[in-house]
Order: sequence, then structure tokens, then C-alpha cells
Amino acid sequence: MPDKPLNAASDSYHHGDLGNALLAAAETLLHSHGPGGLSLREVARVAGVSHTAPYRHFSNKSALLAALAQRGLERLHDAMAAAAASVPHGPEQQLIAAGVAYVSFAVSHAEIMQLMFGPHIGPAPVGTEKDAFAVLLTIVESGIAAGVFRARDAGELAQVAWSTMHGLAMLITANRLDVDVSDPAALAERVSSVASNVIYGLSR
Amino acid sequence: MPDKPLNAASDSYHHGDLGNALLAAAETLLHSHGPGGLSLREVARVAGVSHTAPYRHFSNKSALLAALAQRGLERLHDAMAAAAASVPHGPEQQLIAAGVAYVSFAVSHAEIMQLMFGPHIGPAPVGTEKDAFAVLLTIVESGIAAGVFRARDAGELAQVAWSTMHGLAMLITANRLDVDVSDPAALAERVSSVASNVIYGLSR
DNA sequence: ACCTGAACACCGTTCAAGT
DNA sequence: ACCTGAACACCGTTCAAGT
Repeated sequence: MPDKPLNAASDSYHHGDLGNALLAAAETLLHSHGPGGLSLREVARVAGVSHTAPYRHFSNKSALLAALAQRGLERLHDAMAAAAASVPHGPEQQLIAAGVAYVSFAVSHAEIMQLMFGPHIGPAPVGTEKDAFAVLLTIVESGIAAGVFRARDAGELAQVAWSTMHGLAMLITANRLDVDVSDPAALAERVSSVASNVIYGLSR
Repeated sequence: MPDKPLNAASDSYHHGDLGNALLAAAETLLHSHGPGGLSLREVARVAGVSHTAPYRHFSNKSALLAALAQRGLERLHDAMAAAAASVPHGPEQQLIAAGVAYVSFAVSHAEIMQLMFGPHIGPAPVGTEKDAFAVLLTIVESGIAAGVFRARDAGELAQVAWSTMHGLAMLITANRLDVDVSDPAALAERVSSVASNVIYGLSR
């Protein structure tokens, strides 16, 4: 009974979802080998196809890495948005929550962060790379409207917040700050401390 | 008259300074190819030696890259220290000057920054990777002593400053912020603005 | 349409051999 | 001591060929 399965692709010659299978394999290998150590041939091997099959789905290795980075940008945005939404206690707490989400994501996806913000790929497609920034911008805008943040250009304040969180995340994942990344509570404490200092300033 | 030249190595077989010649060649190639795109064989080619000669000076490719990163950390420290020393107008201005130096270095040495803070190499040898941080720490300490900065743990405030400057630098070199990197004045303006916001805070 | 195998021009690293 | 050439096990990418 040679029926065509609609939900499964057990046929195994065309397994139908090779694009996503390759991305999944690449993500696994990225975790163990790091970017640069990832080879397209090994990705194909893990996915169970010949080493030229990936070229049916991605025009080259860079395109695969770019797709991975794109995925990462979306997930980071979602994690930040969810964190901010879960805190109805005002802009300061939302900013801190979004920062904790940012750094937590960076710690558990260090290699993908390198792809997202490194030189491996060009700038992300317009309208998407702003998504993580957009979360911060929204929080800052609501904070200005509520009179909690200074009435400066919101974009400028959001840039300050982004820079600080990004730098903190990169220095922590690069092992430059003495933070135990395996302890989520300690990590959140560190991020909260830095975020609070940015909110209230260094002066006086 | 087969005298041995003491100052020059025009002999050309043993050219005496291959270690540094390799580092110089690697730095040039890094600028044009980016990290990852740099090949040890091409470095040797540029230096005019066989592709195995580098192994007399560096145990492997990672060791060459690590040496390059080490150099970069020292230069960054020197640039920051010089910038801070040239401004005797108090801790706030010194912090801003050091920040401008940090971001300027990052912009003109983007590839080496990736080596310095990326996953390509392990953490820098102890006592050296703290040098850039040490400049910030000194400024913060003097600011606390002068009553200009809050009397918190100086290390904590310096971490905030470092995170912000590092993040700003990385986002700018990754083309994530709309900054014209070819205009030094505009760059300094942007950095000053961010640094000032950190010093005085986002609140109120 | 989708996948494969052979082929090309590269890598990093090792090792016996040369001066 | 310092450097070389051949060799090995890999790469990314292309292309004619298979189903």
C-alpha cells in the first residue's frame, strides 16, 4: 500500500524537512565545536545526507550560519519580551528582567551569540535585527511616559541599556568577569546590580 | 669577508626575527580576511617561509592567534591609559576619554577585538587581561576618593563602565548601531553621550 | 525536484630529511 | 638550531550524473 504519508517522512530518501534537520544538526555541533569549528560536511553527516545535499537548501556555509543567527535573534527577542511581560512592576523592573533574559540567553547560547553579533555574517536583514532593541525601546518609552526615566531621546537611552547588557553578556561569556555562569541566581544578581547602576547612575 | 651581522638579518635563510614577522603578517591578513579566514599557510607565504616554518615559533595556529590577542590587550591598555592621562579634568572626563579610546581601538581593530574577547582562544593569562579593566578601576577609585562617584565597591562600578563601553564597541563594530565609524568626531560624540548617561544614570 | 560521487583547490599538522 | 617537502586527513564548492 504505497500511500504517501502526509505527517511523517519515513520514506528516508526525501525526508522532506532537510532544511530544518540541517539547522538542528548545525546547532548541536555549534554547541560542541564552536563557530569556525563547525563544518558543513559534518552537519550533513549528522543529518544523514551526502555532503553536497545542504547546497539544495542553503547557497553556502555562510547562509546556513546566517539562518542560525536569524533564529537566534528571534529567540532572544521572544525571551526578552516574555521576561518584560511577566513583570508588571514598572519600567525599572522590566528593564532589569529584560537584561537578565538577555544575559541568560547569551550564557546558554554563547556560540550562537557569536554568530549573531560576530563577523561571520553580514548585518541581519532590516526590520529583524532591531527586535531585541525594540523590547528595550518600548520599556524606555513607557518609562519616559510615566516620568520614571529622563525625557531624553528614548532611542538614546535604549542604546545605553542595550550596550550595557550586551557588554555584560559578552564579557561574562568570554570569562572576563568572575561570575559563576552555572548558578542562575548569582547571574541574575549580577545583572540586576549592573542594570540598577545604569538606571541610577554612577555619580554622587 | 663572512662576518656575522649583529643588527641585521639580511642573510635571508635564517632571518632571525621570524616570530615577529609572522605576527606582523598575521595582523595584516587578519585585517583583510577576518579571523577564521586567516590561514597559517598564507601567513607563512606572506612571511616568505615554508608552511611548516611557523611551527618553530608557535605550537599551532591557536597559539599564533593567542599571541596576537595578547598584543592587542596590551595596546588597548596603553591607548586607554594614555587617553586617561591626557585628561586631568577629573574622573568623569577621564572615564569618558578612556571610553572613547576603547571604542576607537575596537573600531580600527575589529578583527583583533574578536580574537581578544571571542571564543577563538582561551582566557588571557592572569595578570594581563585585567589591564584594560585596571585603567577603569583606577579612575573609578580616584572618583570615589574625590567624592564624585558613589562610595560603592569600586570594582562593581568599574564593571558597569567596562560592560557599557565593551557592549557599545561590539555593537558599533557589528554595525548594529547607526554610527558612521569613519568619522572620529561623530564616534567620540556617541561614546561621550553613552558614557555620560551611565555616569549620571537613566532615572528621573 | 532532490540527492549523489568524483574532482579541485585549499586547509592544519606531523615527520623524516636536509643545511 | 632552523627550515623544507612529502604525506595525511580533513575542508568548501562545483558539476555531471543518477532516481
